[in-house]
Amino acid sequence: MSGPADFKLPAKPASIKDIARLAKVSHSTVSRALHNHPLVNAETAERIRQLARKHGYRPSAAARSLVTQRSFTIGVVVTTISDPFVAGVVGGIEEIAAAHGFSVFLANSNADPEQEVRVVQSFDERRVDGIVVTSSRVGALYVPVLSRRQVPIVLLNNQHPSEFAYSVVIDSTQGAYDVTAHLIELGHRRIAFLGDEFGRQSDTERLSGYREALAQAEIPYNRHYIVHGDGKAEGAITAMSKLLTMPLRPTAVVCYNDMSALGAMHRIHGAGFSIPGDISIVGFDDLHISQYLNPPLTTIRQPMHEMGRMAMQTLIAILSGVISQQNIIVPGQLVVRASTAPPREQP
Amino acid sequence: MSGPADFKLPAKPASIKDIARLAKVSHSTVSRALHNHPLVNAETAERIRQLARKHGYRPSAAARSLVTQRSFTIGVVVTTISDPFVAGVVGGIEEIAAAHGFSVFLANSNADPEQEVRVVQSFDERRVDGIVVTSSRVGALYVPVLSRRQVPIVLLNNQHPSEFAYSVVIDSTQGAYDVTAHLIELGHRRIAFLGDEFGRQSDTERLSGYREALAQAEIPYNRHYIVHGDGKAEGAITAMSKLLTMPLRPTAVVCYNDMSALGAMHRIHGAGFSIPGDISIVGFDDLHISQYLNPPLTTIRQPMHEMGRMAMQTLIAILSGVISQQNIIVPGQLVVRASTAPPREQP
DNA sequence: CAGGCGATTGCAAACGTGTGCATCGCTTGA
DNA sequence: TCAAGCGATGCACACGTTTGCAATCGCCTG
Repeated sequence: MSGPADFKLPAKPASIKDIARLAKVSHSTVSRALHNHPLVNAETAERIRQLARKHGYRPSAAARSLVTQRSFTIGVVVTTISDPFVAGVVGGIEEIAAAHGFSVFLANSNADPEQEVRVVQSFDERRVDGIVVTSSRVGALYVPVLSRRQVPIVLLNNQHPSEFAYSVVIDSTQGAYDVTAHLIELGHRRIAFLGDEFGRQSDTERLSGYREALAQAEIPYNRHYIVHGDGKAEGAITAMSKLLTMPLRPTAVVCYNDMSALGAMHRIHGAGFSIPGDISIVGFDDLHISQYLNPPLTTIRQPMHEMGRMAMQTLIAILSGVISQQNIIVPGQLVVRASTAPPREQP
Repeated sequence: MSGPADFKLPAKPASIKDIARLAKVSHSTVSRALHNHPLVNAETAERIRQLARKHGYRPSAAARSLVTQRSFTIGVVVTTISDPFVAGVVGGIEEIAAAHGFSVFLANSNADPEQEVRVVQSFDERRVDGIVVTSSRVGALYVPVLSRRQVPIVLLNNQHPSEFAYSVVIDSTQGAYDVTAHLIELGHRRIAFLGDEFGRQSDTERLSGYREALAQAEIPYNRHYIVHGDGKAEGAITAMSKLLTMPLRPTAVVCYNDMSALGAMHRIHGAGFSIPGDISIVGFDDLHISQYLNPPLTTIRQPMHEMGRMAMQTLIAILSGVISQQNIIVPGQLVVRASTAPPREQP
């Protein structure tokens, strides 16, 4: 595994002492000059800075963080970076991190708890200043690993945000309510719900938003219209197949997210039905591709990039000692496109 | 920018000396015990390891790399992680890195040279052991920044791989040739090419593969059938519009990549044409979503994940002193789906 | 019984940086 | 003229780890 191999050593970079020798001062003075410390002579400081630049001096983050006890790094653990939603979030995190001088470690967990523990351990050894976890179902898992150091953790769309102090989550219930209400307004009454894996919190929330909208419109809840996928296209295809074989086919399907909607659409087209002619489809996320699908997908926009930014800003606020808002709930926004239309047959 | 703010200090983690005090030995012995060094008494070693585990001791990577001159980190610079191709590659890199005990820094450049320099500087300060650069057009840019330390760089689908010693690239020419030949075989003769931004090397290569296939079939090259997008859906939409207004419309379009194909398909559907009935479309990449599009997209599969793995394996080989193969050319694979069919009218 | 050897362990230096405190030289005011 | 004061700089230690070398100890061997 962790190859202890005999790696060849690279040329050593210039150190602060090298610059000190060249400038004929002590390394302390060099350190101060490079930090624009007021206690060093202006000319000397400038001379030192020139020398440093000329010799391509780059301070060692490791040495610095050893004494300052700050690494200016954060760790981001994701299930898989290949998920477009996750990628968007990570982009937002990285943007804010970079703007504040932080570097980000990225690690995949593949939703494997064992792997997730390893990841956190490595983050711990790297002495990251904070951690962002996206879409994990991890619960108390992290606490024991990080008990000694009080590494702040910000959860993003996590399964059990209540167990932690800081989180950024989409308002799943409201979003699902809005998108379902939109279908009802169009005249649909046989509306199915194609969820994530059974039992996941965000799935439960979206399902309850869906039910709320139905209740509001006094449409009876039909549990046979509830199927579960896996949050990906693959699972949605199987789940959609079940819905298609029902005697009284739904005229609309609320999908857990856009990837599920993509799978559902694929299955529907494969069966020879049209969207939205025969069946209306809605998603959740508004991935970049969703606007270009055929037909373009009606969905709830989840500001992934912005949510990533918020998570990182929260982390920075915590590190600065500011008591930041603890749990941020981001509203989704209904985006109506061509995948929804009134049902063909009258209800 | 880089807030020098007054960050609060976290609780200090246990150090090797703390464990030494508890075990009543010197910290050297602890160090050796934890490395399974044969020169320490077996019982003592076991006792130390137990203590370390009990107190949640986690060695400081910073302190270690300070003396070993190895950080066991690598830097990955991407244009944007939101590009599904890039995300796939990064997933492969991270997988191999993690398996070998490396942590990966991820940084976006947004294709901005200035930003790219900043990224490399930060990687340099972090003393990364190696760097992977994907899809950048960067040329000699990196060399001056990293001149002192000989940090190995592996390029992945880069614009000017020849300037560097190590690279992993897809065989663009062959891929474009294959996919064009496929269209010709179906009977198409009016085949357009919807490229990336003009002048990019991969664009040039794919264009030449396209031309080669045409020449092979003795189909005259029509420069009006060549349009340029931006490698994304947005640019492809504009470029596709031009093709649609031509008096003698092409019956098939070879797109630079799948995202371009997505945009092109969107535009074609928007104009009321059918795919592949009126126009056949092919892409390049085989993104995960491509199989689920309507219609499913014929394309060249680029093993993104595997290519990421190869890049990381190359890096490890370099670091191990093994003279690895310098330039890996990965073959693409034609995947035929429903977006291509014989042209309606006879040629 | 002395010398020596092998098994363990500790000492101390080094990696590169930040920083409190002492020091040094020079100016200034009495 | 001398002491105080001030600006500028260096000394020395700390951060947590690895590692060559010396030291200690017990025991074997000649």
